[in-house]
Amino acid sequence: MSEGPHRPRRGATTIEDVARAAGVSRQTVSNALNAPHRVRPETLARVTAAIRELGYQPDQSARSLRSGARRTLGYLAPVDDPLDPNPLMAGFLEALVDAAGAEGQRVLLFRPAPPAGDPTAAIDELVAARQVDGLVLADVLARDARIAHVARLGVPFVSFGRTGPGEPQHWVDIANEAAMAAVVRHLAALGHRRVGYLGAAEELPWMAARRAGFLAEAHRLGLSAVPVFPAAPVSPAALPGLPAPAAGPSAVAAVRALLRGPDRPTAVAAGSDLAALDVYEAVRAEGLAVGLGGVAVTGFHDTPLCRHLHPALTSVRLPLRAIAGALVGRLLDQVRGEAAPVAGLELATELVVRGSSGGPAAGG
Amino acid sequence: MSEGPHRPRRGATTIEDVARAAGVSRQTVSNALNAPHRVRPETLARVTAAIRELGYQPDQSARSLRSGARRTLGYLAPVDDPLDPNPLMAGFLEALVDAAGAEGQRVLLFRPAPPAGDPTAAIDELVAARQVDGLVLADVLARDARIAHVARLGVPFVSFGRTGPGEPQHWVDIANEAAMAAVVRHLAALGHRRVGYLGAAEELPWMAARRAGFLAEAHRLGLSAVPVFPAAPVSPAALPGLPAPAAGPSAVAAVRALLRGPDRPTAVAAGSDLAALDVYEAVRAEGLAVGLGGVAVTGFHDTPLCRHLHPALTSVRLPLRAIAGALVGRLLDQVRGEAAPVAGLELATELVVRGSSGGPAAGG
DNA sequence: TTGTAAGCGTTATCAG
DNA sequence: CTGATAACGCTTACAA
Repeated sequence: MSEGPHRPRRGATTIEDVARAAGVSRQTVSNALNAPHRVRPETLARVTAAIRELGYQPDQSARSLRSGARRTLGYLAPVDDPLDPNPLMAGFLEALVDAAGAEGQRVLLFRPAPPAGDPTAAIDELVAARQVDGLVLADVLARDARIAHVARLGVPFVSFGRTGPGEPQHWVDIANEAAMAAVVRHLAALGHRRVGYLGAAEELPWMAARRAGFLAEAHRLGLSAVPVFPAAPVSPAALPGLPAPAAGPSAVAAVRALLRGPDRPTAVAAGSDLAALDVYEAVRAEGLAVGLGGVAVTGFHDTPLCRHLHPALTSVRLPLRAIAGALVGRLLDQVRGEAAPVAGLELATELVVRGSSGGPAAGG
Repeated sequence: MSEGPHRPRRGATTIEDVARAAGVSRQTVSNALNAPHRVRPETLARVTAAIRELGYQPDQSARSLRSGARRTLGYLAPVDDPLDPNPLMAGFLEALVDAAGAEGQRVLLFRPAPPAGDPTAAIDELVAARQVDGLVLADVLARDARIAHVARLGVPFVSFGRTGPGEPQHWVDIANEAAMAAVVRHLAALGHRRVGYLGAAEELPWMAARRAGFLAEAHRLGLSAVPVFPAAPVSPAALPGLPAPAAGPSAVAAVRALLRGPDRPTAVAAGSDLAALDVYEAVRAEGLAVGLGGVAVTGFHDTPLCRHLHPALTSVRLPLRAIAGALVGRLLDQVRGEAAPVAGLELATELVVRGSSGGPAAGG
């Protein structure tokens, strides 16, 4: 049984085998694969048959070495944050792999070597070893060190999350302000005139944008809006990498105070689904109800959690497949030598109305 | 600006450049990298300096082509299930990438091509293209088609989740029964004599194991135990790929009925953190409180959600880093030609006690 | 210990 | 449209 080190498919079918089986040269097989139009139809058919027959698939290493194309995109996984876990990582990654796969690309996951890993070092390694054609970055901050680094390296890249004005605009992002504005309009349409907002980790650009969008739209509609920031502000120095702690028990206290105040809001929007949990608790602790006849509550991200709350939580759904598709498309444009994106792309979100804001009380 | 297709680092520094810079042959550079002990110390130092100086890193494609080792492990992402999202995917993946990285391996993510993708086809593609040295499978079911397939292919593999008795035992798993037994003992130690259990997707092996572990330990301790299965049983035919729907509104109804019954349990364990949410709701709907002085509740997985509940949810924490480490270790053993694992490995979980079961009521 | 030669499987170039 | 030849960058033999 012991057959020595299990070298990957040593002796697997090669292009030569196919050529022999089809009675052509290996070059013709290569052409059949990479430039079918250059091969006579009947020859092509014969080669294709042989390929299927033998289950042949080109060795990606050989192909990469020769052509230079790795057919692989690197995804730099965001740093852990136990307190405010990236709720989109799972769903986003799946969408990214699918979008890449549709373009014949694979996704290579990588992260800084722990502990206290330096993302730029991890990027350097991957690029120097020529393992990927381009990079996908996520959770991009303002003046993000990773962006500066990959831009200087000249590697094709895109980011999920916008970059600053002076930086390359290779980003795709959701319209955070517009999303929260839609939430406010939804609440206003239900008759709410006094609305509260529970933020979380306000230092993160997307969280700041949500708060701003909320306040702006509330102001525009003439609503009375009160934002609440329970988390102690974090110094910018602490930013690189680690997002700040999100809401928690103190968030509940803050919302409770808000609900006891003189202008008790009849609706509270939260910057994330987890933060909405704190709103639920605060509302109940004050002897009020969430939803119809009580305080309306909304979240952000439309995580699976929303359906399991009672009442189910109204939330903002991210167009993950569209985001992933746009990222991959823009990245491959660069890989193929077309011009780098000159402007970022902002995608619309979708408001999913459920019982917590007066929608149907019972979930599907 | 237009410099043609951005071929990955074409013209990057090669082993030849290093050799020239260090005044040795390229073979010596290769030795310095792959077998340092075969190079004279002073030569080694000179080569190492040149390597650092030039930022040289071997081209992974060339290396793979020549040596056969891809230095890459494939991770087959579990299929989506919006109703019961795999709550460990994010944290597990991070641990897996770290564990692989510690062994000099990268992780390539792949999934069946949508729609209705066939996992075995996806595996075939990856293996035929020789892109990975081995495979990591997750969410393994009994008599899983993927296991049979990779076993027949002869590709090194491991699975997170145990395989059936007749199958290769290349698995690492958590001790689900023992975990739930620990939960029961915890509840018993707090004085609970009547305990309930809310399951979810009982057709999944790990869910079935949790239920069994709960019932067995309750019986052993002489407790009165009542399991509740709100979800309609799903026919085995529906299994391949898609797990069954988890709890939901009907779960709440079921638990409420349990709490209204003649032998009202004073504690309810849930098979997942999301299911525990339904228990919270049921307890409150019955006018009872969760935690001290009310009904004790526990979850499973220790997702970030636990800390955001009020009271915080007691839950079972998975040793994700140990799992990932064991998986990578066993996989690489096979890749290196050592014997395939002859028995699965069961890892212990950790019970994290919080307010929902009488622990400290306030979170950190 | 170091240098030389060969070849991994593929694609690009250039003759037929 | 097809077939021979070279080269991608590296590592494994073998010779010096």
